[in-house]
Amino acid sequence: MSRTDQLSAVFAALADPTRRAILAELANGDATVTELTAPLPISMPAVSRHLKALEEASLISRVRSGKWRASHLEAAPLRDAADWIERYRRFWDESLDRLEAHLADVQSNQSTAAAPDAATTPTHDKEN
Amino acid sequence: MSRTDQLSAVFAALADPTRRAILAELANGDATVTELTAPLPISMPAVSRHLKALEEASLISRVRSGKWRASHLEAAPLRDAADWIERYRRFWDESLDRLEAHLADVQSNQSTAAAPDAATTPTHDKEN
DNA sequence: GCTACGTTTAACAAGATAGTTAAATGAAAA
DNA sequence: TTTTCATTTAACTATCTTGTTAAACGTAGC
Repeated sequence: MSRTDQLSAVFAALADPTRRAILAELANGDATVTELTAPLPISMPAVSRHLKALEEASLISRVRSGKWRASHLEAAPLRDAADWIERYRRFWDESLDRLEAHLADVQSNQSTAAAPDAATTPTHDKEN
Repeated sequence: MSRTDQLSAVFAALADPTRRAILAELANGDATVTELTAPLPISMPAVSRHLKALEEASLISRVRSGKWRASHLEAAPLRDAADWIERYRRFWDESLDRLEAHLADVQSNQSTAAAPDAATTPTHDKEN
């Protein structure tokens, strides 16, 4: 299939943890390749190419200012990605409802169970 | 980098238009590989492998029922993807605010312009 | 046990991706 | 103009992805 569409490019860009880390860093303000490379375990050319990928997905823009070239977060394409995913919200909300209903049922049926609340609060880890 | 984490797997799965089409189809109900292949321009083995990718990202589950094996949408991982993207909402909302402010400014400055509303309503195409 | 049907796996090829080091580019500073 | 510094591109390698066709697998029905 096409695979050259905007949405595919954005999701593909987000599929790499290094690129997500770069976007997270840029959320704190513009930065140069050198600055972005510092905390990462890969070479500067590798980061430079990640930036190229992000730029081609329109997730960043870059502007040269003297010797430096700063990368700037461009979040607009994330809106399209969010919108696409949002159409499935009812499915995960639904599932959650069913899960909660089930757990509530289990809980009411075993009246003497200890600390049932632990199970009713699914963990939800965050990543950079 | 790792690239084997759950979030990366989900975004990578969503980066392919064929797989997004499959998820969209499954939103209408469970389906077999044969059914999913019918509208697609690729072979059944190719679709079968897309399903494998979706299953490994935990975006679908599959159950054999006699001769058939139905795929079922599992939307829960989409919640994590949505949550990740949501943290950037302020950036695109911000941009939108600036755009709207700019357009309002332009509009008020050219009092006799025709149909200015067309420009204040950015188009926002949806995809399958 | 055969046969048929739905599905997956194997084997292959083409192209994309992600990293490396070394060389080239572009702009500032001396 | 030569040097220096920030960054990108080139060349290469290894691995992953996505498609194909042909073969294998699993279950149902005769």
